[in-house]
Amino acid sequence: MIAPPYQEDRSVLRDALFKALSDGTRRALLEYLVREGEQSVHALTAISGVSQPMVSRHLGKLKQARLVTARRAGRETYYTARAKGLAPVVQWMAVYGALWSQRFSALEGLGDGE
Amino acid sequence: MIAPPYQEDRSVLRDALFKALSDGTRRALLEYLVREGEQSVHALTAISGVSQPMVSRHLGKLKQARLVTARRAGRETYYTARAKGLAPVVQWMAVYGALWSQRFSALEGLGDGE
DNA sequence: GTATTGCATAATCAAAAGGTTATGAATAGG
DNA sequence: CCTATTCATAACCTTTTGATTATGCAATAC
Repeated sequence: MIAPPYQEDRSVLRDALFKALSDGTRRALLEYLVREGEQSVHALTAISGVSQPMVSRHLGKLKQARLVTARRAGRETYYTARAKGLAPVVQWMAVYGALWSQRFSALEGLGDGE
Repeated sequence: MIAPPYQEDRSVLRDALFKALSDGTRRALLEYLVREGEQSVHALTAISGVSQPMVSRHLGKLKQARLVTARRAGRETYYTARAKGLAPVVQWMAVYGALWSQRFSALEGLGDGE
């Protein structure tokens, strides 16, 4: 049986996402990909300040969190920032950030299953 | 000389914020504070699944990230979710989430699916 | 007064995470 | 074919981090 998007899968992804974003080097890599578009590991290593294996590992975590995608071309691998990757975080923020300031009014109408 | 809000201070706070949010137990504590409002350490310990010292330490990190405030009342300490605490993360997302969506929106659209 | 409750901190530990160098597998180029 | 490039993985080390129990200090209760 093929798995539908279980609640648990969602929370696992969300956790991987928050963890992926918690490291400054990873955020820098992601920011660079956003600004400059698709980049090879070689190019990312040049601007990262850490070793190439470390860049590969960081990219692996970003990929696992679905924040980037990888494209193999010959001996090079090109990574691209993934447009919708931050959506789960945005969703979380919508509930625990934005609604938060207007807690009393907003929660009444939502019935978020306390 | 009193320090104005230096760039470095900003990035330090932002880093503390992302790190604070990277742990599931801390997020659960924060979520509970958002939903239920001000709570004592005792009450938070009861729902957290970890020991009281651990709750205190998690709350300390949330406080350092400016996501909660503490109010001492007698021998109890009441913690409250801080409304504007997530602002730096929202700002970051505005740049590296929205900008990024814009770059690719023509190709991918904005839905939350695959 | 003494006992108890609520919280923070210290001491300690195991596991996770970030870093490195070394290695190996493909691909490209001479 | 031989060499160089690109990348991922392995082995290893150090620091950080999440967790525990033990302790100490205030404030409340008796």
